[in-house]
Amino acid sequence: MLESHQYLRQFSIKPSVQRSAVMHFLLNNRIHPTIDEIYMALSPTMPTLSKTTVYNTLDLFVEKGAVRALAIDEKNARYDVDISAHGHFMCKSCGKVHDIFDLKPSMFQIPESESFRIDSVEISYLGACKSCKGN
Amino acid sequence: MLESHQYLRQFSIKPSVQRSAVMHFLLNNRIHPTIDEIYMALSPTMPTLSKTTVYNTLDLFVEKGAVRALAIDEKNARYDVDISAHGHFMCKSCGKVHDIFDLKPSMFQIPESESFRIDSVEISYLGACKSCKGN
DNA sequence: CATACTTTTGTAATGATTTCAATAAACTAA
DNA sequence: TTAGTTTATTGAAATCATTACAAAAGTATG
Repeated sequence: MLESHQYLRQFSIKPSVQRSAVMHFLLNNRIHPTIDEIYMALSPTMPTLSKTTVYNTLDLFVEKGAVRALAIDEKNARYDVDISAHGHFMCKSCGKVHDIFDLKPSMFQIPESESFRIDSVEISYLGACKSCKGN
Repeated sequence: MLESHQYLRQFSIKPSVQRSAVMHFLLNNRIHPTIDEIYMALSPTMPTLSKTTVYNTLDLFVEKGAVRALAIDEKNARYDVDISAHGHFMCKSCGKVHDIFDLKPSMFQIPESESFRIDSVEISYLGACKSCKGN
């Protein structure tokens, strides 16, 4: 919890109780959680926590660059505290999202374009994970 | 319209009036439209068309491999008739989605993985387009 | 302490997508 | 062609993630 506090400051985010709790969860659960998963995980120990706060908090984290929002899952937004260059895999069967780290750094280069100013890249893979392959 | 008819058959999709109309729109409007854009474009000339049919139709097209569903836009699903290997750019300001064709073919290779069976890749870029750069 | 400012909360609204049952259309076999 | 069967379309209602908003609580400042 202390670390989350410090961590937030690095991104010039004022560390409220709620924000620290959310960041603590993100740092210790690298599962690319949805808003609902974060809310469900925290609400038992923070009964007054509002889901709107979780939305606000994640929006702020993304705005400040502390967290990356992933579009890989069309159903829900997912969030990743790991802001280093890496890809993601989502199992179409169970919906779990995993990191794909062994990609060439060149894949994350921003292509030259006269038509666009490109700010970020997202590399996503879809398929079936080990436990769902049978399906 | 005739071509759409033929085109659907190539993917073993029975070409109903509605399906041909949707495919015709997709083939002639390479704008990665949302369900609503497709519905709005067709309903003037097909007043009885139901939005549910547009949903059903696109689901079928995707299932049969005639069309690709894009996750780049968190707000709405978007559809692309071009199933060749290419990336996409979305302007965060106006929301328009554009093709990015000049990417190395190697970027679309499926990475080796013992943990997953990877079926598809999606490469997405976010930023601002020419007309929105000012913002 | 008093005031201003920021954050959190809960409720209500929005909007995309899904569900589902009824209708219509297409297909099959006699 | 017709009756029976399957498939596709339709529209209304339900679901569910996200957003809007205003009130309440908390924090900082003088």
